[in-house]
Amino acid sequence: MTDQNPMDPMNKDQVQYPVQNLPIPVDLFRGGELGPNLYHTLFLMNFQRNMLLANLTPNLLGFPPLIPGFLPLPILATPLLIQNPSVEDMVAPDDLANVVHQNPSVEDVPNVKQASRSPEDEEHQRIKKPLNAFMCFAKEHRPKLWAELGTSSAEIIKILGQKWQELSVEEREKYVDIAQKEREEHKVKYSGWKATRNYRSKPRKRMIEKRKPVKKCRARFGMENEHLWCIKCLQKKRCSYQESIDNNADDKMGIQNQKPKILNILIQKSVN
DNA sequence: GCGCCTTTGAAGCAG
DNA sequence: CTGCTTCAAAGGCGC
Repeated sequence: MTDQNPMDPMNKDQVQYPVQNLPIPVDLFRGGELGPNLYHTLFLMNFQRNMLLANLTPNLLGFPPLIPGFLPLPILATPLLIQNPSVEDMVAPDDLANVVHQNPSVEDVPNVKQASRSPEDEEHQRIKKPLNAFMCFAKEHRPKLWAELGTSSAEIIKILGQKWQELSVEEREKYVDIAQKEREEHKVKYSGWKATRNYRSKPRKRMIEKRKPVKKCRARFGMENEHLWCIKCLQKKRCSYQESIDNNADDKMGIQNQKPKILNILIQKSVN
């Protein structure tokens, strides 16, 4: 690299760009028209990419190119450069992230932990679920909380859960909108994809342990013991045993004493 | 290397 | 229709 290299971040003629305080050679802003933010963003993305590239292969960043025919990416990607960039012309980090998100490359498609997958399913199984509103909120606030508290992720998400509950409807709306947009884009982008494609073949042990006892007579007594079902279950409505358990949460009698009322059964049988 | 922790909400399946 | 389960995110921890 030479001292005249306009791509040299150590060049004196440069400005401090607000986004991540990246030093941008001021030469690159001269002589062009006022470009839209997108070009600016592309410029930044490519500049950052080239900076990374330079760490690996410094010669590639040289200008004029050391390899004949090679042009540094920022020149190719920014046909329009602004003359005097103002704060209004800058792209906020959030917008930058959005632009990256809108243009995912193959590398951006994440992998899903999956023990076995058939080749035909692979493409679908790599696609992750879109984030819900709370996850969008957590993603935005987690880094700050992490920096402040430095506690475990489980603790941080607990705090975020509390903060989420404290948010007003208006405050939540922002994240609900983001999540909805993501869901819609996801649907369009990956039509036919289902969240169940990412499910493990075997249920998790923790979930099995957490599973609540069966709540309906059909499951509790079986099809062959229909005479033991409560009237609500016979009518395919909400199980009355469970309703009484829910209504008497402190009742220590337990499920064993929640017997069906034979009268109800007789009434039901006579109706049928 | 994998599962768990911990939260909320969406999605999908079973009953 | 209701209830239940899984998984999105994060990173440390235990097995």
